[in-house]
Amino acid sequence: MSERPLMVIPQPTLKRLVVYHQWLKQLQERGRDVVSCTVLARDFKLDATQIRKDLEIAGIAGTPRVGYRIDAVIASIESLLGWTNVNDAFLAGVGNLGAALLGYERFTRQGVNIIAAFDLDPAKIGTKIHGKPVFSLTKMAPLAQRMKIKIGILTVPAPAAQTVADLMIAGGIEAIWNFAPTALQVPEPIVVESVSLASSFAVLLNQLQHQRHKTT
Amino acid sequence: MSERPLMVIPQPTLKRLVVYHQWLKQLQERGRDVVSCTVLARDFKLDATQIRKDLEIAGIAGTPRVGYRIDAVIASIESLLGWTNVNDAFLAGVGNLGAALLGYERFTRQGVNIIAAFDLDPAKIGTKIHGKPVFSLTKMAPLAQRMKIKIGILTVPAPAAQTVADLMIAGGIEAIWNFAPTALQVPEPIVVESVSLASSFAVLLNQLQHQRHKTT
DNA sequence: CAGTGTGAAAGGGTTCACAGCT
DNA sequence: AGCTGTGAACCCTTTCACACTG
Repeated sequence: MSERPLMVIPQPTLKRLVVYHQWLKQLQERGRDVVSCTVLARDFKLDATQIRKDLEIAGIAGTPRVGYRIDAVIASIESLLGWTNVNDAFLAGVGNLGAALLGYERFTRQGVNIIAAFDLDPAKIGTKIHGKPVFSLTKMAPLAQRMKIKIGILTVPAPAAQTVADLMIAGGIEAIWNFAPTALQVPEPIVVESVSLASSFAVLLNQLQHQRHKTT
Repeated sequence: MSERPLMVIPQPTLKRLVVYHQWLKQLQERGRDVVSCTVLARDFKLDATQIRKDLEIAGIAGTPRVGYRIDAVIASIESLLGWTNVNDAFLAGVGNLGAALLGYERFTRQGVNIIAAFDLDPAKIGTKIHGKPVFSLTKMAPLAQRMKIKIGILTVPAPAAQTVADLMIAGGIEAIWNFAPTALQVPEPIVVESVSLASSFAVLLNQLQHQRHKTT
């Protein structure tokens, strides 16, 4: 089952679909059940055509003069993104950010289920954080192997990141969600997606500077 | 002073420059003082020419056969991004993520200085988290105005995001770094940069699925 | 009309090819 | 050789233009 053509979804489209999804959920809670691209375009400050093409790529059809059925769009996006079946994950590095991610309930509705966390700090090992058990990092690889965990979330300090990534790979993990501000060297089939908060902030600063020069 | 031409930097380039910066810092600590694009290209799995063009945009020149001086590149990137003069910011929403950001020391070296945090929870108001004082949300707008704070970090739950964003704008804040999974409606000159963890994770999942189909 | 649907044009970013330097 | 520098080609994404539909 679930035999999608697995066509390549452009990354920008993929990211926007997630954002549409969040917003449509909210509109739905407010009792709406259809939207038009025109409205979405205003909300997101995007081009209406772009949204139409995004939805088209997701295999969603609308009806002219009316718009798109919100529940249908939500369902399509969820199935496209694979949120219908949840993926178990391990998290390494229970610092500020790691702990925050452990407590982020919303993830479960977005395809991630963090099963356990790992750290070196003896004060943390054996405790539970936001209901998730914390084990010693030395146990991560064997446990990942035994439990067939394929996704690792890396929230350790930069200097430790490569070492811990190697541990993950040794444990059979295939995809690493990397929050450490460093470049990871990983072998061929391993997938790495890095989140760079600093990059995002740099964009903000840059836009602010431009805005100021514009109005000066 | 600091009279840059303020040429438009492509956003992808901007983001990559931040990532180069992090990595070059690490190389520097390991005692290296030059790099070539060829090496960086391998580390980041990017095209060498792309890195050369990025550095060119940042106004950095290298020497043939040798490469680029790491300290010069770091300095150029920092000045380009405006990390030389630190920007004060307010943070609203001291939940898991908000608290984590308050404790992220590295920010100070990347142009952000979170001065204070704001929340509604009486248990948090009046305390300090990672050395940063937490005040009542009601005090945010007047304080922002008085202290001429221009950057707001929004880490409140989605349903509260619009209201708190409006408060920020009322307080004279010009740029909002938004971590809430929602679309913000803001008036013209206000800059919003949203971080969507869910989007990032969706990209990871998608790549993982492709990788699996490839090797099957 | 107020929306969807879609082919074609435009725009931007990435990659290629090759010249130049040491 | 091994690197930088750069114009041109390429490709992907966004935007435009317009036909279509209830």
